Amino acid sequence: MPELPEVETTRLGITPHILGHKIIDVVIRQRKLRWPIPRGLAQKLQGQTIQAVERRAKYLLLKIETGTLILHLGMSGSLRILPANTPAEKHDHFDLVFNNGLCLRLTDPRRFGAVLWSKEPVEQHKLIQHLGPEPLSEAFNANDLYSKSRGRKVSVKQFIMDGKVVVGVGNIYASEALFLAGIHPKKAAGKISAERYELLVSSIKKVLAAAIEQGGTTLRDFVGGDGKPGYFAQQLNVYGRTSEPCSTCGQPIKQLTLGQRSTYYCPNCQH
DNA sequence: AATCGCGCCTGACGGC
DNA sequence: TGCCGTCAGGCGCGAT
Repeated sequence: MPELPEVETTRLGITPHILGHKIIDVVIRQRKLRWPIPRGLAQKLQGQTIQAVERRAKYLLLKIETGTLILHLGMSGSLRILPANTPAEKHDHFDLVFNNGLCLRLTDPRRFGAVLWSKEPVEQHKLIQHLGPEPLSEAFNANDLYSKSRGRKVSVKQFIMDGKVVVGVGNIYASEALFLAGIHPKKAAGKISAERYELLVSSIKKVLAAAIEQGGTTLRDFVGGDGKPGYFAQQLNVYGRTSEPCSTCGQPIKQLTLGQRSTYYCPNCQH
């Protein structure tokens, strides 16, 4: 499932092929994604040139003169660059066709993704405007996290997965970052010291940056057709490793559920 | 204001 | 082999 590192890697992969190029066709095969693809979108995009390819949280932002195309990959979405005439397969819902003979194609079996349009400055868009800081920016720091956590009774894992607190920390990397920081996922956010938040912030940054770096080397081929861009198998210490020995102490990794999400941790290393 | 839990959707997987 | 139930999961949203 695309977490922030996959989305960022996707951004880096598609940018050179679409930046500065003109959209000559828009193909919508399935409008029913998480929200319907808006009516009239094709006409808004037709003939426009991509001026920037940005990312906010897990939203990809394709900026053109008159507004911003917002893309989200949901659970199972992926974007590829293909020759413009590549036949569509099942789950290929949306194409942008460019004047360089290439096509940006959205594939999304579960359709939790989204294709939306923002006319106003995209920072003011409903889905964007209330988002917390980017995890890899300086705005995300221990002071900020600590002050936001005071009085909060939710588990620290749910807390760092809350997009108003910090964006882009998904289920996998939340478990991984807490493992690195030695913090038990169930511990109440409001009961964690400033010192430990210092460690947690650096762990989140470290885990995400490492995954993005690995993505850059693993996911090199965005052009071509060989199936989906295989999202990289990140080295994971705890996620999905129930009963396997902890890489630090050898104790079996445990699993629990927090906020309807499976959560993995080492009962010996995390408190 | 904070918290809880629903729902969207399909593929994979286990049991029979 | 085939059918069916269950689960995973991002994240906005409505209810409490």
